[in-house]
This record gives sequence, C-alpha cells and structure tokens, in this order.
Amino acid sequence: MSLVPPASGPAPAPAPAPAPVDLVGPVVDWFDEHARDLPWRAPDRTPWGVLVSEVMLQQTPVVRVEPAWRAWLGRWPTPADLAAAPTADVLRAWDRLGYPRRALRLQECARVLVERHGGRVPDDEDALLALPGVGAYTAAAVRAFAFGRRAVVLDTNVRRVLARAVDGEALPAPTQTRAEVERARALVPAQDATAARWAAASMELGALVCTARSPRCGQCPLVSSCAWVAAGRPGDVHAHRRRTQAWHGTDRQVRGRVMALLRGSPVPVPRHVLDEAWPATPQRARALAGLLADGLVVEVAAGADEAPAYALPG
DNA sequence: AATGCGGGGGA
DNA sequence: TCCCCAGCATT
Repeated sequence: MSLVPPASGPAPAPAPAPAPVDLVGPVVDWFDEHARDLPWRAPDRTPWGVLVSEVMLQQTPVVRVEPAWRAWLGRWPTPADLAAAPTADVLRAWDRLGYPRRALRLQECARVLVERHGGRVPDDEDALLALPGVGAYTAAAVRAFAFGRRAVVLDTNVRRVLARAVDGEALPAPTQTRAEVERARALVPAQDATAARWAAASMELGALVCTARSPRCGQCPLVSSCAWVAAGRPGDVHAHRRRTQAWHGTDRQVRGRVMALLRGSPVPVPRHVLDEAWPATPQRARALAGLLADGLVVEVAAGADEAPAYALPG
C-alpha cells in the first residue's frame, strides 16, 4: 500500500490532521481498575440519590459528602420526603457542608419534582437545567450517572485533565470558556454507555491521579501522551490571575457563624445573642440582612417591648 | 466575564 | 498560611 497519490485524477486531498491520541480508551480502562466504591455509584442507587450527591458535591469534597449523603437519603429517600420536610430540619441536616443556599435549592428542587414531574427526576437536559440549583455540570452529571445517557460532563477535574493532557498547561483558566466546552463535547464518545463511562472515568482520574497539587503522573494512563508531561510540567500560566478568596473577617465568615448559632438553637435567638457572636456591628447587620434576603433566616415576631429574634425558616 | 457564597483538610 | 474542592445564580 502506498500513500503516494496517483499521478492523474483529482488533486490529492490535503494531508489529514494527525490522528488525535485516544484519551477515552486508556482512561476508561484505568477506571475499571481504580474506581472508588462510592455509595451514589452503587447498583441500588436512585436518580434522586445521584442528584442529591451532585448538589452536595458542588464545592464540597467527597470525604465530607459521603456520610452526609447516607444520612440524608436515609431520612428523605424520595423527593416527596424532602419536599414535605420542615426547612429548618433540612438546613440542620445540611450541617456544615457549606453554602447552605444549596440546601434551600435542593428542597425547592424536590418540590418542583413533586409538582411538575410526578415526584421523579427527569432525564431530559432542559428539564434538569430548569431545576433550582441545577446548572450545566449537574444536569450533565445526572444524565450520565443516573440514566447512563450521553452528556458533556465538564467539571473542575475534567477541565484539569484536558488542560494538561491536551493543552500542556498545568491548570485550566480560572473561568471556563466556550471553547473548552466545545472541545469536551467533541471528545465524548457517541454511545450512551461509553459516554457515561468516560464522564465518570475522566472525573475520577482528575480526583485521584491528575490532582491539582502533586499529581501522580507515574500512575497515570495518559503519561506517555500527556502534553504537559512532554513539556516538562511547566508552571501555571494563569497563576497571576487567581485571587485567593479571603476568609477571616469576611461577610461569609459572619454568615457562617450566624447559621451555626441558629442551627444549634432549638428556640429563636434574640438579637443580643447574635451581637455577641460577632462584635463588628455593620458587618453583622450586613450578613444578617443577606441571610434574610436569601431565605436562610427568618425574623420571629417578639413581644411588644422586646428586640426581635431570629430562627431558621419553616 | 466577574462576584458572592462555607467550611475544612492537606501540602 | 495557602489553596483547593463533582458549581450556581446574579450582575
């Protein structure tokens, strides 16, 4: 067989682009060996269980989600169960997973499922995206992991794997770009089952091997083709644009303090008790106003000559 | 595109 | 200490 075009006839087609290295095969094979045994991957999982796990995992690490997820599903095994629960119970069960607005939205989501989807989780992309607290990532993840459907699952792990293996960069850009989504889409296998497997496998590789710090390249199924390794593992070109989120003394810390106080109190908390929780008055007022606006805290009517008290809603 | 939004644990 | 973690909603 010769690659030389015939001397006559139509002009030769332009040389085809070099065949892209297969990322899917090695990563899926690696996953078959190294996948963690997580409860939301168990055969008896439900779509609702998968959805709950995905919402909890939005910015909270797996090790902290796992026990919370077990307790949550034991208490509210279906959307109808969560929809009927007092919101204060929901926020207390959320405990310290962080970003308690997620708990509020998860309950709103359960109520929408009951009212508009017969108490079931839909497998339709648009229906999922319309649910409170469900964005592009979560909708895709639920489709892939709960229903085994093809979806573009692009989370922080997959972004990092592709930034390294394909772009040769240490870390992806701080904010996700349209081009990244399109590239990820082009990589997703055509078959539903394979696509769902690739989604789980690429995320797992990022979580266990291709980690943000101290990646374990010696254990990586892509090491021989990785552009970042080939380039000598250069530093992060986006480092100058990453701002570290301040924490101490921020409104967020005050909000967290107030929520912890209210979670721990079976009765409404008078204003003066909150005053002791955080001495800086303008900041405390700002945080409280924000919590009230978010619906995470309600003001409880007090006696005629008493200062107001505060509690979790519902 | 940029911000605000919790909390904890490993490097 | 710093930084990262299966993001979302709002501006």
